[in-house]
Amino acid sequence: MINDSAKISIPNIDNEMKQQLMESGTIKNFKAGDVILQENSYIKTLPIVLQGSLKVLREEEDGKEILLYYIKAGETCVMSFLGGISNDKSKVKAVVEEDSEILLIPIHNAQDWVSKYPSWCDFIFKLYHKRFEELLSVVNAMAFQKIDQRIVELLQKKQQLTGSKEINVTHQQLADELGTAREVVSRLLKQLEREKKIALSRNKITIL
Amino acid sequence: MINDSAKISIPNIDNEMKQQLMESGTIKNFKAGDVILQENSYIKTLPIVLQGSLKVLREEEDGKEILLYYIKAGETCVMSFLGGISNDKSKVKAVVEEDSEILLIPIHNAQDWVSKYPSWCDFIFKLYHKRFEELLSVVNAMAFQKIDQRIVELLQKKQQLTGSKEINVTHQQLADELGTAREVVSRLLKQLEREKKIALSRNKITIL
DNA sequence: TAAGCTATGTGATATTTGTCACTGTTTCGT
DNA sequence: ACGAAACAGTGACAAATATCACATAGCTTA
Repeated sequence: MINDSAKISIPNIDNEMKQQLMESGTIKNFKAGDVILQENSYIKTLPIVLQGSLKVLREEEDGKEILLYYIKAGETCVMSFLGGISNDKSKVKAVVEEDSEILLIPIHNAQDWVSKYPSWCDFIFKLYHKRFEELLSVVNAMAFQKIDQRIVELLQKKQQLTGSKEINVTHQQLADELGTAREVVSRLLKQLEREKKIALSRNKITIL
Repeated sequence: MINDSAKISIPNIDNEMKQQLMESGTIKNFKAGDVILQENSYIKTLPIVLQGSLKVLREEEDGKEILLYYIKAGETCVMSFLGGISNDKSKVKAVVEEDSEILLIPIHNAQDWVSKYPSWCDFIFKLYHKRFEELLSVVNAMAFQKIDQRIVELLQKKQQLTGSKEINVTHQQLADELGTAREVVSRLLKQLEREKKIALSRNKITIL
């Protein structure tokens, strides 16, 4: 049991809290592409990423989507938390970005712990701050940047997330995350290739 | 002093907390148009709106802006709170939307109270949720809606905020809040007038 | 009262992004 | 091995929004 709780590399979470997490939660493995939270579904668990990453998106009825932020190891989905405490359906969709190991905490536990464990409360608060700033960045990019800048920044974000200059992604996936058309992405990537900023191959983009 | 704390119509804030607010804070009156928080300035106080309203915007170096959300009576600016606890400069600008009476709380008090007063912690948390959802709405509108829909929704928001069908606003102000061009707003409003959805006069829009 | 400033409306054009249609290549499944 | 599906690239065109220039009307100030 001690071995297991060592898996939890969350800053500022004390051992007692980690114990609680392990005892209350269930560890599950997911593959890239798995949808672990569907929009408009009720939230039963709070996912804490042990390894890997998730992406959180907003989608419209007609299928259009927009990326909000990524969830890395040591983080959770505050939108799930939000949905849980207001007993509402999820307003976002969470998709596994890289193969992941996730600890699923029953949502009522996550809520109860806020008043019971200061380190948990602090953890949730800090994640709220982080996500809030990330949403501000999304608003900023959409309001003030052209689509070509947004593509470049999205590639940089993916590079940071995986730590690799080789990004496994399709043009369609990038288009989905940016809320634009696949052809727009293909054209802009081709231009970036001409400018020797990236190298393209099928299902893969290499940042130079 | 008891008369004063009665001014604070914040749900779920107990009397002891209200007492603290009144003792620690300073009440000030502001006029519509006053800027009470400039982007890139350090945050010293947390503004709680007693009467009136504020609008919070993001601005770009070249002067372009975008409206994030309104702050009504009984609410505060979580971005100020965020900036205060991370000892950072403000990432937003706050402008008085309607003549307002505001209670200014020293930021260090606001921070200390989170662990000291459960009702304050709850208040801040709930406002975070609210703002988070509002930012999601902004992202949604920008990603999935055309500018004409966004103008209509902005007018509806202003109507809700003031409780009046007569909205005192210029085309330029709407353009600033939406991050678009003044001519675009004038044209769309003119069309809405032709469709008998609004009535236009200088500095005023009446929703029919 | 008149000049100056602000707000609004309009025409024309430019830019950016989106859509449609299609082709070619690569990968996957039977 | 072959056909289907997915992915990528490209041309042409459409739609939405932005920009520029300018005129007119309303309001403020001297």
